[in-house]
Amino acid sequence: MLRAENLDWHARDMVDGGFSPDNYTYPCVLKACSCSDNPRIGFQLHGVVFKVGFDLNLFVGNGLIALYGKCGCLLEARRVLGEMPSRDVVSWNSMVAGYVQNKRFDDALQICREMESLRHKPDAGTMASLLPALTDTSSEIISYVKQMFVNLEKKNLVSWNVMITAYMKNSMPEKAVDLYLQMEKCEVEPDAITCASVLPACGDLSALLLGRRIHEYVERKNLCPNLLLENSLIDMYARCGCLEDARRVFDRMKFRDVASWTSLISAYGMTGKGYNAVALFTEMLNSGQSPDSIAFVAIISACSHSGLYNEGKLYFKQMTDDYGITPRIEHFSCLVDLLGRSGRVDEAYNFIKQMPMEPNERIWGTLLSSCRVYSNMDIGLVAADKLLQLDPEESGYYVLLSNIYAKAGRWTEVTATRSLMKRRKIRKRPGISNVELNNQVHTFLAGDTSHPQSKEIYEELSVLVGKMKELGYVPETDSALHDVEEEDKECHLAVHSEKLAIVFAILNTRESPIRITKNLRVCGDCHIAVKLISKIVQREIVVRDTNRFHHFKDGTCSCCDYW
DNA sequence: ATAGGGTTAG
Repeated sequence: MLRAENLDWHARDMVDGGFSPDNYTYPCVLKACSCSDNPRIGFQLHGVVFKVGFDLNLFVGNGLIALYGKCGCLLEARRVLGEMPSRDVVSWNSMVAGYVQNKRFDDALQICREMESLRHKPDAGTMASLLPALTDTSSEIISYVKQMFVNLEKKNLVSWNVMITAYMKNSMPEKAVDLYLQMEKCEVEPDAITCASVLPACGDLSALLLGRRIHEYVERKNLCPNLLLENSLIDMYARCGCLEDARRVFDRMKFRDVASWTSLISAYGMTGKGYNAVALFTEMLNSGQSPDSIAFVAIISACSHSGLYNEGKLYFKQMTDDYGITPRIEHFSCLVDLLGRSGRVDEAYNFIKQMPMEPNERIWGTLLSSCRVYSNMDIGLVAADKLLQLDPEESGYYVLLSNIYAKAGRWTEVTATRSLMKRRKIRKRPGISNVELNNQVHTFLAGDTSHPQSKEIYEELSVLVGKMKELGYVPETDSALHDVEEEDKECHLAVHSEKLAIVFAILNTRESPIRITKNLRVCGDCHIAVKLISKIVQREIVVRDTNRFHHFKDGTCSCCDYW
């Protein structure tokens, strides 16, 4: 490629050789300037092309817009766009890209609307330029981009990829997967970028079958070696609870980066294999790969999930002292979790008080759940108080608080919490569990009766509950919000979404393990119940909740009841 | 000819 540093050189060459730059040369040269860290030559070129009138050329003008956009001179870019005698879609896209690169997302969208009003149709390039503006954005903007996609005259690979990524960047993995399947139907051939974009969605949904199918496709099309794609594969397997598969991809990689290691470390961490995570972290250091801030989050949280108190604290110290990484709120959150989860609730609270930044919801939430586990009402009340201020709409905190009161036998306060919730019109967030069957993700809500097989599922569940009781199962009412009579409570617990999803899988599949993903943490009752179910039906059951994996087998769980 | 698409934590 032409480089700006060599421009003088090239220019002299051309003159000496009797060539003079024309409007085919300038776009290339402008591109070289905008990619270099010395765009001034580009600005000078603007003067040159202006003198000879080349600035009226479409391609030259487009080059100038991109150049000014990349340098943050948006007014100038805008001026060039406005003064061009004719514009094409690239002119508009370059302007959109300019605003996006400078984080002026509203202006970028404004340009899109403007081009549409002038009957210039957005294309895949417009969507691609917008993409960085689409991380955690509003549903209005997502539907705007979706409309753009739908209206495309010709959908090319890039447009599909961008739309999939846009869904992913807005926590809409179902939509991302949906679109991928549609893409297959339209016989558009996915490339490495498609796969790397949709695999995290498979991981999110525990859509292992689809993930595997994409992996096979990747092999068939020889899309690897490709670092980002392989990292996506590791992550997909890790989040589907398939450690061996994740490991296999990792082991076969030619080149690894910190993301490859981090994915695998957290995979071990989430399964409760803290010592493996520690060993892997050491191996990473020995291989010459330095950890980054995210890698430390992964290893400290791995320690926390396995109760490796000393190791976790050591990593926190190592991070700051040896690697000069300033701990972010995520690291503090991991450490609070490490302390609280291992029963050091006071230490966790003191640690929070010494934090250099304002503790957020996550921090107090972590503390509150450890208060519940270790029945620490004093600190629990402090945490709950903060949380009800920070997010009075989140039902989970009321439930935790109520549980803490209930454990202490403070029934008046239980009732008070319940009526506070009612007064504020806060409904419990429904638990949702996903299970994959025949390339389709089936979703169950707590108490769901909408599934076509619903009747069968409930019948089978009550048979199972009967067998569980023979094995000594007593529904643990502590896990439910105490707002119903004892008998009802048992009934409510029986229909937590994971139970429905598991029974559905028992009825419809034979192969182990059964894999479930849920949107909340597994409650104590379900944990006991699933252990028993795994014994009764002799099936391995893997449940991924918001925090970690539970591998149930023959009546026990991989977390050793530490969670 | 000019713009523009991907991975890692909690």
